[in-house]
Amino acid sequence: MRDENQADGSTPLDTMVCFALYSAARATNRRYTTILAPWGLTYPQYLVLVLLWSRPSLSVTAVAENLMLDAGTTSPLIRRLETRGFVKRERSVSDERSVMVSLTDAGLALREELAHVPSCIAEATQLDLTDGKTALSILHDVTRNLSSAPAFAPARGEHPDERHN
Amino acid sequence: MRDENQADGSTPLDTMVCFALYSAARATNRRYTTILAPWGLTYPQYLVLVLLWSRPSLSVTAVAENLMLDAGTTSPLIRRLETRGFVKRERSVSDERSVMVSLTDAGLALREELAHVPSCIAEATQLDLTDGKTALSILHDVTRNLSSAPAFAPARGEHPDERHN
DNA sequence: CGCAGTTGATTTGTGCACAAATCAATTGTG
DNA sequence: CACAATTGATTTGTGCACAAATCAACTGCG
Repeated sequence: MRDENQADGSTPLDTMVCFALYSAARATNRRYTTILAPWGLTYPQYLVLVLLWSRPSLSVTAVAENLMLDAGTTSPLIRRLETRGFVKRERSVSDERSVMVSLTDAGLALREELAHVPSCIAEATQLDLTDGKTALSILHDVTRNLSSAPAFAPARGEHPDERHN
Repeated sequence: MRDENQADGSTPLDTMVCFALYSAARATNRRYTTILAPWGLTYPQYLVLVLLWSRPSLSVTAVAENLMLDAGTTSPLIRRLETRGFVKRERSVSDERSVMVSLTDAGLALREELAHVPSCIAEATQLDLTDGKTALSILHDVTRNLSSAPAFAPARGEHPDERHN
């Protein structure tokens, strides 16, 4: 008979860091995709381009690793970029299993055309440099811990009730 | 001919807050869904349950608003929970357009069965209370700013190059 | 009252996201 | 060299996530 919060608009979700993370990520994704709409790009597609602007060519798995995505997600993602004419895919000559991904001229040209995007996002989020660095550090920690930890929590200790995630 | 970072493993993605956000959100989502697998639940489904544990009944749009999800996403999400027998849906008598969602006994019972989940996540993320509060505050700000801002940035100021999002 | 406009829910279409299955190319080991 | 095991990419199946279209129920206004 504790934590009932009927009348006001508050819910248990309001204090859960993971929900805040989930919401914020969807909000940024949405904003990016809106800004990128004139080019018919989505946020994940934009991230592939950002990556390729700094690398002459990468295999599909290398792209997946850098974006921390599953190979099964990356494969069709790159295919859609190829369909739009921004990247090209060609089998590696040294290893016929690998498919190397690289920018087309159109994909390279986007680097200039999309140069305004980061500042658009910065303006929309209103995140100052200090908070940005703090967030970056915490988020990197969280991602690293979640990626390295065992698949299932050993749960050695007990659960002292009321943790807010 | 600037920011080339070939040899080492670093990429422009490493300093982008939005990418860190995107990665961390996917990592938490993945972890939750792994922990919830024995019950056949996903993270979004778990969030609906958390919400309903604090409310006797909510309309589909009310659930969507609380989770900040599109109605078109929420509708099938609730349907799947209904299929699994954790919630029930019934047309409101006062307004035949509304569908009220409420917990079944099985859904209510999950409140006890899943009581360990928050501490599992806390252990996996290794996020201490201070960083948790900091993250919560920053993420709420980001979400609020992205939600309230105009659909397209007016871009009144210029973009002083090298912003890291 | 009657009807235009709104609201609530669902459906449709596209694009992630991930796990598991599949298959070809390559590597290691006897 | 042969062949089992591994690696790289794709496919398949399920479940979000969102915008747009659809449709029924309700509301307001003349």
